[in-house]
Amino acid sequence: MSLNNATVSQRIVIAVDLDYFFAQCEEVRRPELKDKPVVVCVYSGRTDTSGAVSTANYMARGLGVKSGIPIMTAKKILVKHPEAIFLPVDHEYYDSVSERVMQIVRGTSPLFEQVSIDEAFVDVSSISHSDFDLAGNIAKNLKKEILTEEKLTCSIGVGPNKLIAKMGADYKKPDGLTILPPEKVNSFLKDLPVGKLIGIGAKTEKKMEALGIGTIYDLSNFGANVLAEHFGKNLGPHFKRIAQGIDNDPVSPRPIEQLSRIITLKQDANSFSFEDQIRPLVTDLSKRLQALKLKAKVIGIIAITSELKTKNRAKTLESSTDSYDEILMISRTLFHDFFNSGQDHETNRIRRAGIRVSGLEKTTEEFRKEGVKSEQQGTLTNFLGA
DNA sequence: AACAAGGGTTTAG
DNA sequence: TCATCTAAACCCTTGTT
Repeated sequence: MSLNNATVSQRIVIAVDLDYFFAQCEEVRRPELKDKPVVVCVYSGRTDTSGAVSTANYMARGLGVKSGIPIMTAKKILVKHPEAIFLPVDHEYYDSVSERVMQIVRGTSPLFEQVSIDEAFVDVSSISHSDFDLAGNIAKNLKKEILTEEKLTCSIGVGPNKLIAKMGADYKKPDGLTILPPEKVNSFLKDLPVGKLIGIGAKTEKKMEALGIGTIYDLSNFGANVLAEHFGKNLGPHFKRIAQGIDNDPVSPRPIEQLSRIITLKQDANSFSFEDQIRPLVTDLSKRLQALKLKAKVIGIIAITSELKTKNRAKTLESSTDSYDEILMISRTLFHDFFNSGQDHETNRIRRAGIRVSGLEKTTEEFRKEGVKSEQQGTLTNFLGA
């Protein structure tokens, strides 16, 4: 057993973050794009320029084009750069590239967790013998392999946990490598603004500023109970821990918790007049559920109003489903109720509409056996209770 | 007190 | 002036056991 060891083995995690992923994928298949601003866009289809920027390459970023801004704004910024390239997102292509890259990353060690299409963690404690120099070499080799196999650069952070590894990966990009052994963590964190911590965004940063918290060091010294008052009993203490560089979250794959699809409507609506537009979403969700061998216990709708406020309605089912017909029926009812439940009809026009399924349960053989067991138990309980 | 259900907010990429 | 899409984690309220 590891109890023989005098000291508990030092954990080492690497975070891999593919640089400006969608735009870099486009550069890979069209190398002539490399010396031009490249802007990958999600077109909503309302007008020929409506939509938002998904990702831009570093040349476009240098000129002020950031993720999330309206496409029209990006066009204005780049008006003096007629060589700039605007492309629609091509998810199928990025998925296929991502799949191959993730296969390479997984090759480092099976202690692997993919966080998104372009990010993953690997726990290299064992294969590096808890040696940060060795872990740094593993990271270098991984960067080299991703570059030679797929012509892609990435940024990597090496740290004692996922939080520090991720912050290391963010620290220098693109094509960065930041190694943060435990003895360097405090000086690395100390003077950074709290907003640099993973999980602290604009809103939280503002609230913290009002409390006199500016740097991560300020936060690490702040009273946990006061933080709990302002941010909640879990989140408050969590913020204090991450400010101290503490993160015990293991590198381990997460089960899928929810699936959703949302679209921008052709025009704003104040009644359920857009069933034609949501049917394809339901088709997609039911197919994905079936492909994943999952069924959903909860069906929900998402409505984003003309004022861009998000509204949700959901129904928990008696028994879980992956059926197109059932998901469509429930969605129809939820949308009808949404529009008919006495809102001030004028403010309740919606711009975007979507479907979400959650409460996902496996439908594999062994799980079905478990399910039957607990169902029988439930029946017995009901019988005894009655 | 513990838990489920439903809805909102924030974050991240 | 224009404002995408997907997913997770957490918060709060209400109602039940």
